[in-house]
Amino acid sequence: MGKNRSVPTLNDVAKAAGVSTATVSRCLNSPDQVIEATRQRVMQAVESLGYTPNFAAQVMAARRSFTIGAIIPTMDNAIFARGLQEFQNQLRESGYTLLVSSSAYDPEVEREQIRTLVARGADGLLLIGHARDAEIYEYLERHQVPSVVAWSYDPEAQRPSVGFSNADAMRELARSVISAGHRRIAMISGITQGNDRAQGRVVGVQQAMAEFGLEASALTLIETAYEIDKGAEAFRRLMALAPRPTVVMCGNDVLAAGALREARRLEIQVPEQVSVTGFDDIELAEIVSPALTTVHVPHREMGRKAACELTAMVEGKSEGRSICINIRVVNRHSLAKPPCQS
Amino acid sequence: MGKNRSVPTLNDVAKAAGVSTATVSRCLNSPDQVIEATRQRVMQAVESLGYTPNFAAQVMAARRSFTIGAIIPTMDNAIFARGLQEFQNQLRESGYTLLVSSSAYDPEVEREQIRTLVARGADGLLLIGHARDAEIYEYLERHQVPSVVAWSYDPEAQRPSVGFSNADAMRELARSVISAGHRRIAMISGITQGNDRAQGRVVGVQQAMAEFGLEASALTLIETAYEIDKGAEAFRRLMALAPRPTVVMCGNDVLAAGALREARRLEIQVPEQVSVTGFDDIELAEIVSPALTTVHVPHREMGRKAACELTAMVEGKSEGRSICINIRVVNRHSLAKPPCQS
DNA sequence: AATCTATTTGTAAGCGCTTACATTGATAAT
DNA sequence: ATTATCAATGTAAGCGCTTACAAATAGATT
Repeated sequence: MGKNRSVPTLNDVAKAAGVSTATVSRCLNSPDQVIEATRQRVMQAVESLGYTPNFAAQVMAARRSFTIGAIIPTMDNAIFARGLQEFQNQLRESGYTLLVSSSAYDPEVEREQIRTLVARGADGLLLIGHARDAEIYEYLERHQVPSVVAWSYDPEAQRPSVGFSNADAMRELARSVISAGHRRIAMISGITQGNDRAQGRVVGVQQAMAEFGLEASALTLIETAYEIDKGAEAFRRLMALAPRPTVVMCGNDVLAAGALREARRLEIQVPEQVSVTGFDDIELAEIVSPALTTVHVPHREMGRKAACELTAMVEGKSEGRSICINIRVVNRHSLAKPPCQS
Repeated sequence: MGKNRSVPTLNDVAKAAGVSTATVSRCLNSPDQVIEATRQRVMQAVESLGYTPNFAAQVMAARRSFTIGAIIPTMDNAIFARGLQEFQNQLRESGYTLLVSSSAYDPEVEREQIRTLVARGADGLLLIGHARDAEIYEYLERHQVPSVVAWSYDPEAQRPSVGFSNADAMRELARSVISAGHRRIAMISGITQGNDRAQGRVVGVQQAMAEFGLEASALTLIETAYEIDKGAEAFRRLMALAPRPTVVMCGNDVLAAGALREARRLEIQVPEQVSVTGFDDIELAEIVSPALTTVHVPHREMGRKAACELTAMVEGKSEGRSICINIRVVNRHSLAKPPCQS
């Protein structure tokens, strides 16, 4: 209760142990430089005072924080949550702490948070996707903060990235769709503005269509936020079209789940009357009915590899390589041949 | 490219603007204490040097960080993700930054992360649930870091909490279940060890049963981690029992989704042959079929209110009140009367 | 015994910022 | 004209730590 037993400092510990602050610091940071007896005395003092180092002071003096920052578009999507969890686990093993903040898909917010994290002494940063002002990268460079981009893969890009080509992945899925006989294709995409992953997925569909000699006009595209309700709404609009598309390819599983929910409400049979596909293969994909045909992305693996690469960069062991993650199409029940009278 | 244009400091700005560091600091932190002309000159310099204050130094000098920390059990659950997103939004409005870390339901990790966040200068902390060593609270007290507990409500507790009574909520749902005629009740609970929310939910079911004069033995209880697969597995075990329970109350929607998935696999009709209930009312609840009868928890509201309360405490405007959030049972289709030959 | 070397510890200079206090100059009150 | 008052700015003392360098001690080498 007494105000005098407030937060103890290095100095207090030093006094209590009868040594200099340097020795205490060494006990904590490089114990083998200190003789056993001294160390014990110091640790005692640390213990009995309940000392915890002041992080800000440490960062300032050592110019190193053992902290990695991550800025993700939203926490409210299992794919990031899952990958990040693994990212964090991996970091912990290497002695780093992860700090996460979410930008709510707003570039302005993201940029502010990047600054915050850097100012806070983050040794490295995990970013999602490449689309971002050059100015930000310059800022990172100036502050000498390494970064890796995840959930996206682009060997051409300046930054190292860990992920996969969204276009390639979606193209592969689109090929199955077209091979199954679909010709009137609709896509419910996420907002492509400032989101290279969403853009890539659209491009993938377009490429596959071109391969099969379909005209671009055969694709009906709706862009909407990655939310269940939005997916449902978009699906409703699509079903009001005449002629109806025979397949609705969704930008991710969440949108697809919304589509499926709406289909049930409208009493449209999936996949008998219309097929639906997703992307990501989150748990949801297996739970909805019919289970979604989708693209499986190994989010955890991605998180782990991103962590390895980033720590290597922070420790000067890597210049920053890009790593490509393998994805695969998962066939479940939401994709079938188009109805006969197509 | 030159190494000389490395990170600029307050001092550099001061020189460039021909003022003292104090004036620069004031321009940035309390601009109205500085005359217009000077301010412009300083801001110019800030701009052209691309200056960003060093956070660690700021924290250290000002002993204030405008940072709030949150430690959640896992990012991998929509209920926390959602509430936190709102928590963060609210904090932003008041000028605070949120730092999140997840403890993976491990008290040891949680405690370490609390220390990390405090050492990092967090002005306040958001914690989930009450169950936690007294030592941790002492630590927070000593460091004078206010905290609020969310996703739990206990007016008796020392700490202010923002949430609801898990026991009351589950009791209400259990009453509906029993009123519908169920007598052989099973529950798939989350791990109760060190988790007051999970404990409360079990207690709620037991209380309702007692109210209706049912013996404790009429309840079959399985504890398992909050994962879809675990829910499925538990459901399978329950269905292997003879006699089978007529209803499976799940500790949350995720477990319930797992149960439903397994029911489909086993070709057990829900709710005709067995009823299933959830808890939380995440989006999932509406998407699965049949849609879940569950308890609706306004996670966003909780996040928002927790943020308000916590910032008030940080700013010395509140001593820490507890706030009770209203929940309600949502009747959808997964709960019905037990089959006749019960 | 004198010198060298290696190990352990101490000394003290920052790290980049904030802020109490002192100073200055201008304006208002006498 | 003199003094009191106030706003704008400067001075400098830290905040709590790390670390280069210096000092002291103890063996090893000659």
